[in-house]
Amino acid sequence: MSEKSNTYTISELASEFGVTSRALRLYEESELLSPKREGTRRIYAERDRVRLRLIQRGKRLGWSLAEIHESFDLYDSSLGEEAQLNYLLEKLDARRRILETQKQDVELALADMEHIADNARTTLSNIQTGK
Amino acid sequence: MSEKSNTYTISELASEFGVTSRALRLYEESELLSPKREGTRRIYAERDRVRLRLIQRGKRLGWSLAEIHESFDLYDSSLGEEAQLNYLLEKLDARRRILETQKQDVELALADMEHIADNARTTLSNIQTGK
DNA sequence: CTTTACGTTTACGTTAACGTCAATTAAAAT
DNA sequence: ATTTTAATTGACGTTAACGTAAACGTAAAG
Repeated sequence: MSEKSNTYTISELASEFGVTSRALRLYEESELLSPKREGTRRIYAERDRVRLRLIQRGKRLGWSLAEIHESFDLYDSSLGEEAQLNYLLEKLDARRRILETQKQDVELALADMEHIADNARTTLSNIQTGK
Repeated sequence: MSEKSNTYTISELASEFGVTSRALRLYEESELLSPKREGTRRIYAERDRVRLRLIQRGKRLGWSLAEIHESFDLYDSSLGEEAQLNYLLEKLDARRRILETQKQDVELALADMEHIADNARTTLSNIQTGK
């Protein structure tokens, strides 16, 4: 059995992930994290670290905290009844389509950057050769 | 020579792109668009449509208007002196790295979605078969 | 000539995602 | 016992990206 019961204080987790404590409290208020309490102190576990990674990935993708929350709902969805499953599949497909678009957008942006860079490198090489 | 001198009013452009006039004025104030004026009225040209497409792509990538503005600077950068060119290449590479990360993030998110979907479809098929 | 339809500027309102105190409290170190 | 050190809960401030409404101009249509 895996028994990794590592715990973290708020400032430990904050500095590890390069965020502020304020942000972690906000994420908790937004129901993205749910640390245990030791008295009044927050105790974060591995689960919270995993979620925090996902939060940061979501942010890099431009998602709002609400959208990240929705994605957690997808992860957490209990595979229950048939209707629920079909609903889940619809939601997943909607996300997938958005991600596919975003993938194309990234490719296009990358192509643009590389095109401009090529251009610049050519000009640069001309300058240096002709000097 | 290509002589497409199509022009558009603010509401035409707004409805075509599914944004409000307010947004277009904000984009202008943010120096992302620069329509001509016919008296006091804004007259948008093809160039503005192209920019608007880029703005929307940038937004889908989660960029702020300021970041979109910076990307326009990259597009517009006049390939001048050697120092300028090297600076441009650095900027381009920085953007490229961010985009590569984002590309990976998209792939990871897609993989997650598909994993959950597979799971759901299997469960669903079991329910339907066992019924 | 006067509605009607669009457009303009000015300006205040709103939401999200934190930043930044301030006042407390509890545990740890001296 | 007292000083640090780390946390906690308010609560107000801030920036971005618009929304929304007010007050006004102008040109075409009836």
